[in-house]
Amino acid sequence: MRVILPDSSELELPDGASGLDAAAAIGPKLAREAVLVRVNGVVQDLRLPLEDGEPIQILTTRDRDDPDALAVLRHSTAHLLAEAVRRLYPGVKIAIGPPIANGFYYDFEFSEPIGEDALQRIEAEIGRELEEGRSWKREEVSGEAARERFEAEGEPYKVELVETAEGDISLYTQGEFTDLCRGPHLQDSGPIKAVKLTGLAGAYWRGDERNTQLTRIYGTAFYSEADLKEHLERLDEARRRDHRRLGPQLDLVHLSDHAPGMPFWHPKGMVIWNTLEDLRRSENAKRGYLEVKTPLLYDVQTWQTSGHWEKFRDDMFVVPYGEERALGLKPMNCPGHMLMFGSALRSYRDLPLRYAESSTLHRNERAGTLHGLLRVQHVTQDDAHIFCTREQIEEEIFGCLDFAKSVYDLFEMEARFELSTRPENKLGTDEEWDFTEEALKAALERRGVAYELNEGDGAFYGPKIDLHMNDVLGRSWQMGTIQLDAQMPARFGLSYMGADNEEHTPYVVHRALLGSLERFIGILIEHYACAFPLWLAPIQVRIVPVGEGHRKAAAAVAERLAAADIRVDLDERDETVGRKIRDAEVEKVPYVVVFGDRESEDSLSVRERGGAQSSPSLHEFLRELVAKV
RNA sequence: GCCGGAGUAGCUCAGCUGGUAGAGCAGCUGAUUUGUAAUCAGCAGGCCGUCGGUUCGAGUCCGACCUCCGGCUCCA
Repeated sequence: MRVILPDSSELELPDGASGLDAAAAIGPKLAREAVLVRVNGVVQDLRLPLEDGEPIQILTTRDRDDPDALAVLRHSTAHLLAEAVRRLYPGVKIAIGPPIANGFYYDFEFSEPIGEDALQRIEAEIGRELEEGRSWKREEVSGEAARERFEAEGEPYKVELVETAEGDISLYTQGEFTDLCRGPHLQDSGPIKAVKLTGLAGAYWRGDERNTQLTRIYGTAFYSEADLKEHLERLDEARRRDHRRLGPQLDLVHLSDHAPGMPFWHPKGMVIWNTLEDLRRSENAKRGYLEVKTPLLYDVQTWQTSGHWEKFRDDMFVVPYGEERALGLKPMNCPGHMLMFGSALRSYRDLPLRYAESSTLHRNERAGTLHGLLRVQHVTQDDAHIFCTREQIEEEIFGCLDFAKSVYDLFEMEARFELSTRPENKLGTDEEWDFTEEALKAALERRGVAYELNEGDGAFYGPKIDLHMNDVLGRSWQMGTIQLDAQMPARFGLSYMGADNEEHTPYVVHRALLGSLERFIGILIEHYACAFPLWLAPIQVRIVPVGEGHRKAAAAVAERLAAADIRVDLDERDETVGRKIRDAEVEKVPYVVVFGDRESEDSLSVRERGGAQSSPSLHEFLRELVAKV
């Protein structure tokens, strides 16, 4: 048989030859370094047979950045971890242990809880295994045989996995440890050069909090010590960009026990906040949104009408009101907007009607879920609700997508779009969902945005498009959302008079593009590592007088810039120029103007963030600034 | 809510087996009048997260709670 190599040449092999045979046929060195073979894009064990005519690629220890090569290394290391834990903790029950981004984990049920100091012991045990050396052997057995085997071993989780699997089952054995596993795996532990256990966490069996909570051990592995070191350094670097560190450091914002999950915005943070608000307001106006303001507190009955009370009552802040009543602090704006729409007779001529509001929402989040600015209890959304007819849906969704795209482009941000379709416990008919899902899809395709499909993840009232971004440590957060709702208007008894002289229930598009302003600024801080573009920078220009005698002239320059709406400040401290420059760099001020004997309005000394220097006249500098803002 | 960790000066951290709380930076004062990433000296700064317990004695040991960190779950 023949296989096709990456350079398109063909390799003649005996029938039934494996990836390892192919590697050996090419060269002994390749065979020694091989870890995996990719057949027609799918990776498999080196010792499994190849098929005639397939394109193959041998992955080696030198493919240290290849996602598949790393995944197999880590997956095999996860099995070593399980073996080590079983040796150290007899009676432990094992669950699952897959590779993940940047590492792997394995879930266990320990009879006694373990603490973080256990990680060192386990890591040492893995080290011993690596010294002894391990090789993996794959076998295929029937489901029944696998079940009996794991029952005999007292592994209820494995038994459960076997029971829900279909067809034959593959097992991998290394040392004294056999695991149910799809593979692929390394041939032996030789390529595993660096292992580090990175954390301990509780995790529910099958991700369901009604199930037993298992103990998850996280780790990572690399093909070299140097790669591990580089990985740890990258993590350090990422931590330095963390908005929770940079926000307070640059005096933008802080959080405090006095108001958990409710940020204190400092003057410099407010500059960014207000700049975003200005952007929101002007862009909304351009696109036909009407700004409104609705109450913060509503009678609990309102939340019962909207349906939130039933589902989210524990997550709402509620205050008593008189003897009998209670008011719920709004966790979202929609009921307010529904009530506003319903406060008058509406005609189809009024539609689409786009209400925009950015007011404070409060959500009483479960303990343990708060996270810097990315998960807060005081939430401000750039919210809007669009009331429209069935025919207008696609156009309105398109408008939202286009709007979102243009905003994220402005920040040089790439958001991932996800389309979530009908869930199991949906309201409305299948025909209805066919129509609305198609409308969203059509809008996505027309706007030309790539999107992932999230089947069954829609809201109970309609499909939605979510925008996601990652934080500096790679965690994914939902930013904007565009949701189609065919239920809430009916719950609030809303209607409009159609051209047919009949009453109709409007559709509503709920949409927030930045999402939560708090979260957006958190992501923004990390995105720019606080080196904001000029138009967002809290301080745009800092004037540094060289000596005492230059303060007056420097102040005059500052005044001229301020008069042109440039955010400028003057560093009058009794410090050296070098020190003031350094502080401005640390604060990420975009421009520093040093003013001393050598400068005049005809020739300033301008230093850009990073060090580039130039000597424009005040007039030229101002023109440049205004153009960039 | 759950699992594992942590809370010491404004910030970053040290403080061993229980015995009077420490550094650097920032701050303040003074000297210096500065030329593109840290001038020098002095001073001040603490309910050791909160509450309770053990002890002659608790930052240190134990318990509860609060907040934060890494995860799980949840996220209208």
